[in-house]
Amino acid sequence: MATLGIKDIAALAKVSPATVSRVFSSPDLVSEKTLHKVKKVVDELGYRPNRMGANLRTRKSGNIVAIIPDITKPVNAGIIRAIEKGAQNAGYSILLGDTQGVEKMERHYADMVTHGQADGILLFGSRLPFKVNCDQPLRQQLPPLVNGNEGIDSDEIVKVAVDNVAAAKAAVNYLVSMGHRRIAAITGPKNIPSSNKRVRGYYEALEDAGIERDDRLLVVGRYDVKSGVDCAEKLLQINERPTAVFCFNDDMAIGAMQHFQQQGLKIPDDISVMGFDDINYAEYVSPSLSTVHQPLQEIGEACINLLLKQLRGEEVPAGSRYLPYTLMIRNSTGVVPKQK
Amino acid sequence: MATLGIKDIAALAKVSPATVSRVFSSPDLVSEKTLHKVKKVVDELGYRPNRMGANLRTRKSGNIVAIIPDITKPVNAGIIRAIEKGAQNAGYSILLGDTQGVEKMERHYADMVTHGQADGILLFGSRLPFKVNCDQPLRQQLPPLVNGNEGIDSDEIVKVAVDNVAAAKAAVNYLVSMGHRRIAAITGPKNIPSSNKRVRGYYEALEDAGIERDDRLLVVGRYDVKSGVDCAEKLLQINERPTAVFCFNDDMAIGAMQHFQQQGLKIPDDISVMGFDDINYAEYVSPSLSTVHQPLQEIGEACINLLLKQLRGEEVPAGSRYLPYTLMIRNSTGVVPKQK
DNA sequence: TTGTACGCGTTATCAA
DNA sequence: TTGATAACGCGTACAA
Repeated sequence: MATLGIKDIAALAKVSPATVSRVFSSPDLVSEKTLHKVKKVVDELGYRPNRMGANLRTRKSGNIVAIIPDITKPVNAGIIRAIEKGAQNAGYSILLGDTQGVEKMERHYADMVTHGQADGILLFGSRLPFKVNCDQPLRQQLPPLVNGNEGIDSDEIVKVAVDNVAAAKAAVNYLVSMGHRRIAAITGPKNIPSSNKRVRGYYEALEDAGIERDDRLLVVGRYDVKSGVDCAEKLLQINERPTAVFCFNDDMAIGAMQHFQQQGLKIPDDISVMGFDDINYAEYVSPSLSTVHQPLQEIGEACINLLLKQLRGEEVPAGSRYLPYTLMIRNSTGVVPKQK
Repeated sequence: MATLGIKDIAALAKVSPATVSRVFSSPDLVSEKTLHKVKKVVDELGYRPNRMGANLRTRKSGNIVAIIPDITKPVNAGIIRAIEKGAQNAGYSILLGDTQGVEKMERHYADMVTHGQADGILLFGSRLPFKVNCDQPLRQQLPPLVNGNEGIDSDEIVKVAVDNVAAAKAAVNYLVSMGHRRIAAITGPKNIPSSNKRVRGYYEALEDAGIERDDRLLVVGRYDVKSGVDCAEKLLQINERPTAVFCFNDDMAIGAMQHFQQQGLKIPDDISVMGFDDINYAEYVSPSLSTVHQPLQEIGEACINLLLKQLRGEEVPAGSRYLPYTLMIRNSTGVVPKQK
């Protein structure tokens, strides 16, 4: 079928191409009569307007590219889902940019904006995939962009996340309230701002409780289950073993729990484990995992709404928007074991 | 910056727009000298070709839309990831279509092809989001399309999946080999072909073992953790309680395990639980979950490759491509408990 | 309310 | 190897 275009319809309906266009984009401007006339022809031939023509003309692609380090992480998947819904409601589609942490791919997807394939960027990575000119204010060099989960360390960017400092502090405060004083942390990779903020919260809580830092109790993980196992192993080698471990995400907490249990420790009787994220499965591991809940849907919605605002040309001030976290206390945490 | 186009570059480099175009799309046809000359201007001005113009002209969007019921399911996320990688290598981008099972959204995303926003469809839903004309062969009415995970029940479609009948049969055979004869199944929703095939495998295995069917042992779930809990509850109400439960996905298996344990049953001493999918967390629940491994990456790769073939215009015969499953035997299954 | 005419940025065709 | 020119399918001033 030789693709039929707006002017074929126009000819058959005996109107001008402009009128056919109006039937689709602003039907209010067309009289009832011609509206029906055109629609009839459209239905008969099964004509569908070609968006590329329109996009070229309007200089909008109708796409938003979501740059995500790893779509298989439940946290990211949950956020993406909300984002897509919001995008669709506004007539936008989501181009998926799972970068697997590779900078080259981040660049590739970011370039879609400069190539006109996308109108804005939702960025969940931890670096800015642009060449930035330091002489100019950053904001002016960027396309419409929102950074989720505080990946980027800059004040000139629109960001959405939970308050990672406060959330981590609350988690550790809770452990302190259960009597723990040897509290370890399994962190994310070193250069990730969100992880660094959680470290800060961890330290602040310790300080508030008058607990001295012990560097051996802070071990660096990679946010996956396996590294939770590895880090747990390291922690057990310390002479004065921790009585509680705060993991910076649930995956590592699950790995840590498994290792502790394999070593014969009872959770939470011998050691408490706390996670971060509250993924679906946190409730269903044994024992069920105490963790910090992140409102994924709300985060996603906030991200897409802030981006849509920018795409509409509204001013959106830079800086972080904080959404409320919730401490989920389940069965992997308890009071500090009695001293032997 | 008033967007600069190919002819601005052409003017500044003192060549024709056509030559500039060739520099990007077929540099071989351009002499070294003019190549450098053009590239220099391009670099100086930071010109990036606008894909929409090209797309309009070539009548290709360079996009593939992936229609997925639920991106937050680890199985889907794993497949998507592989798909995107393959797409990117071939110069395509993935438009994400998380439909949340809503037919209207499936249609919306399917329409992107007719609107020229996408060139092909990867479909993981369980129905065809098109109006089909029964008078004509189905295949001719469809755009380039691959159906993953045997969602659709038609021979005229290109499909990729594990052999669900054989996989389910193997799982049940294994349970039989451990001495179980009261083997329950927690299935997926009734109208999903992949679930129905697993039911068939379940029945075939029972038959081969000379075990009579007991309809009370087949309960219908919804593929989420909660429904695993619900179904497990139902199974415990049966007088002659099953000694093994084969769940059609890991989420339901995790829910079922939790319920059994809360009821004081030991797994696998009192009851064996088997899952399907082998999601990341299967290994880390307690006890670790025996399950049927699906090769997500391979499935994703096969899907995208078969679609790319179609997009290149090659003939791709309809029908299912089966990829190998693997029985993962962990600690949630064991020998049948002794009769009291 | 409708039609005319042009342009969005690129590629394809042909001729030079 | 390069250039001139005509599409691709649509939106939108502007005029009618």
